[in-house]
Amino acid sequence: MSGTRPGPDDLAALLAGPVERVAPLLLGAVVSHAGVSIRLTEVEAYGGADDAGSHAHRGPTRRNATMFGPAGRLYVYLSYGLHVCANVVTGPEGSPGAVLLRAGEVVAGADEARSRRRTGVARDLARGPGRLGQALGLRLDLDGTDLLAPSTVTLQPGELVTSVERGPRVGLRGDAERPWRFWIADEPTVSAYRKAPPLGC
DNA sequence: CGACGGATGGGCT
DNA sequence: GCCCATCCGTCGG
Repeated sequence: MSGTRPGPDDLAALLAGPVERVAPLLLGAVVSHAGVSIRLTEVEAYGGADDAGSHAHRGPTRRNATMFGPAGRLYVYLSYGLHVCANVVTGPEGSPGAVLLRAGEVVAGADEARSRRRTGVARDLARGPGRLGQALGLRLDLDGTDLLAPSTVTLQPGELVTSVERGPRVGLRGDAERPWRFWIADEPTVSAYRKAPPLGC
């Protein structure tokens, strides 16, 4: 009982659980890199072999290796050849799980974030996983960064968020659909939900 | 505004 | 080759 403020040890304990329990607990947490800090307002949970929507669905590969590692690592991947997206790995080593950082509010370094983004609209600086990665200046070589040790990327737990809403994940269809998207209610920075395209048969 | 499609490159059937 | 855990500019109502 050394204090009321969450520290690194609490973060390790927080990330130890099953990914669908951890994900909503990361809402309100603050991610920082290269002069920009973002308070998370929207996240999604991704599991292992049983989750058809997860990169880890078909077992370990070079790209998704970080998802199979210990909790607290940053899993960074390239989306659509253009966008750098980031996840926080959860659960025990060997059982893949990660929380995709979908959107947030820039709480520090707004000028820096604006210089990296095309838009100047504050609300849109990190409204979407690709935008969030761009605002933070994330790069693929940051994949595997240990957030539980001193590093250029940091994650600090926020205060407990009371009004959490949940719904289906974005951009997936069919068997991949799960209500594993979580966001803070009434937050303008939550990314716009786009329905999955219909199957053309 | 909502809908639509092009950009763009790595991963994997 | 085809499929994306997306973004943004453009076009029509």
